[in-house]
Amino acid sequence: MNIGEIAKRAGVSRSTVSYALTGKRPVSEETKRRIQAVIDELDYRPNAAARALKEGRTRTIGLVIPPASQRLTDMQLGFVASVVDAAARADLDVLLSPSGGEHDRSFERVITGRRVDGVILMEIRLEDDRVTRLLQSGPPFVGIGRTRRPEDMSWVDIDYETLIAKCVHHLADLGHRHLALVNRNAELVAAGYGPGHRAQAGFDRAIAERGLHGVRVCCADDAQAGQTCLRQLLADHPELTAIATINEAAVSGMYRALAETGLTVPGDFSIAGVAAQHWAENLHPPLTAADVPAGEMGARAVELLIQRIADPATPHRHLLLTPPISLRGTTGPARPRA
Amino acid sequence: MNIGEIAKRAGVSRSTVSYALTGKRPVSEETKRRIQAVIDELDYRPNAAARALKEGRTRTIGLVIPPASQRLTDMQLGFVASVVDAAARADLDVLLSPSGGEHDRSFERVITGRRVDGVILMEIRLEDDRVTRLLQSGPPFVGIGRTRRPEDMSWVDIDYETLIAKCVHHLADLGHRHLALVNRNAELVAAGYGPGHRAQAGFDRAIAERGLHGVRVCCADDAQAGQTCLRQLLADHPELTAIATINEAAVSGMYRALAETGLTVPGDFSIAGVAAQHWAENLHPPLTAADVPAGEMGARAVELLIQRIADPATPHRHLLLTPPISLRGTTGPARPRA
DNA sequence: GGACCTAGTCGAATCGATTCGCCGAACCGA
DNA sequence: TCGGTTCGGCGAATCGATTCGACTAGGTCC
Repeated sequence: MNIGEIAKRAGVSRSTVSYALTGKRPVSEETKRRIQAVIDELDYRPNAAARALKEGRTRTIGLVIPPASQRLTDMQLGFVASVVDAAARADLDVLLSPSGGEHDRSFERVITGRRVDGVILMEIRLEDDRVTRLLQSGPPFVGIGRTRRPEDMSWVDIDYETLIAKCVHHLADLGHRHLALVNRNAELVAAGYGPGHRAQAGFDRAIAERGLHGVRVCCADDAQAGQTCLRQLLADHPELTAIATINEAAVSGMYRALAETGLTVPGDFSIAGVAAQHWAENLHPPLTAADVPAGEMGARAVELLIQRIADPATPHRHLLLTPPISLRGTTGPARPRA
Repeated sequence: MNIGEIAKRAGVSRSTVSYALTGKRPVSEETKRRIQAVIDELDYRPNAAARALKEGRTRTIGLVIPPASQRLTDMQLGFVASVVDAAARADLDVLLSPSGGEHDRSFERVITGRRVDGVILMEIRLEDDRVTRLLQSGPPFVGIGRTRRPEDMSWVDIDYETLIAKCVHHLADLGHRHLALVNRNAELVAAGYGPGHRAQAGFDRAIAERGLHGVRVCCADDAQAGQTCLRQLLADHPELTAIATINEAAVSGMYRALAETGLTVPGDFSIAGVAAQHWAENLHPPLTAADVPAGEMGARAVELLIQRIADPATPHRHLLLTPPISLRGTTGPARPRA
């Protein structure tokens, strides 16, 4: 069922059918009705490939996610969901590509051969090959996260540095003097994962400003790891009374480690962090945290990308979010540990 | 940079370039080298739309997920991850489409206009419009889950009915006489969500076979809801000593409700269910459950789909999985409640 | 009444690949 | 030497849409 068939049955030319469908030139009401009738009868839909070929755009965006082998955090899942949602709202399709690991072919396929009009990149490193690749020859793109040289690209990001510093200040205000930062998994941080490094910087800065003592550790992104990690930490540093963290997936495990050590939250021990709102609220007790508005970020990323696609020459735009810290149930006045 | 440009610079015809690339006709080594040199220099990649138009296939599959507004369960996330992974391995791209709610346009766009070679459908209802739509006029598809009339389509599914029955038998063997089934959220079940209904059927059957007493409730898919739901259930039915469930997201909340009521698991109360292995293991205590092999299911679904695409006339294939129940920490001998 | 616009339509070119038919040269066996 | 193959390559048709130029009929303006 191609446009020619429709044209023949409606007794008009192919161009007239096209104009009737797109409205780019006037077509008489009578003709439109005849064409529409045939279309309805045959359940005709224009061929996407043919249209893409002629128009030079695909009405599709690529979403590059961390490798599928690695489980998505709740926050990342929030990004994906909101990107898909916002794209659907703008009548755009989303092509998913796991990148990293063995999936570079997939990434290459997606950004290559004009398969997509633009790309949204998640989990960006300070030095990121994919960004380099896209800048050098690729479709317009927007990052959720930014590299070390952030002027060269458009992005939406969370100000982890400031947020973690705020957490430290909040804990310091409550009298805590010995804090630990629980980061994401070591490989990620070692690979130059931006939030990991910026959180460290913010932690160090705030610790220094307030004259506190700080410890930094990495921890794999799951509850199990959170438990063993914090168990070790409590043993090694009996003076600790509070933790700042960006590792939402590990928090419930940390709760367990505290419970098994006989420490109550927030009575004996405080935790503050950065996490997806939904996640922070569903923990038990609910986590005092800067609520990452994952839903909004995905939507804004799509917005920026649509602008870039419409006019690639437009200057880059940056959105650095610093959501306020929601005080929930996990921070309280310091009480020295036995 | 189209194929004509390459041909000109290599001093050959466009068809020769094409044959050199695909190997569908012999091309001399010398010519191949010249062509490849030009391609490398210009970083040429064939235009996906043009190729799709001529070949009549897109090397892309559609993945229809539940609406983005609704959070994915860990199991669903496992399906998505493994489908994406398996597709990437087969050099297929994945087009994501949220369906249901207000996103029917997205679904329609994806299955229409030859945008994809095939579709994988998640979260299938007993009576499912999308299945009807695809059967009537749409690309080949495979379900993760099945409808009431499962012979008409290819699918991969979990045998919830048998598995929940097994859970009940296991609990009955331990001496439990009063059991509850905690189902997924009420809207989903009311809408005819297959696993929800089949779990009920299996529960009822096993309860009857063993002459037990059973209660069935629905519960929203999050920890918060699990907590309030079980709290209510314990109050209304003081005789209950065990639960069977397919609502993995609610389990951690159920633990909290039990703890606040002063019941220990598995000392005072037992829970058995069906859940993604990763999730069951990461709960605390780890859940005794039939481990849904989400990773395998996604991969098998892709396999089936690839076969269907290659030969749509091939008879439908069905994969009904009944993974064994892994005994972890949440079931023990019945002890009557005060 | 001629110049000029507008609505409505058609035909043909175009996007960038694949693929079919054909052709010349070389080679082989009888 | 002739018919038949194979190799290597070319040219043109094709996939299914969009879009530009051109044309007709009718209306407006001076």
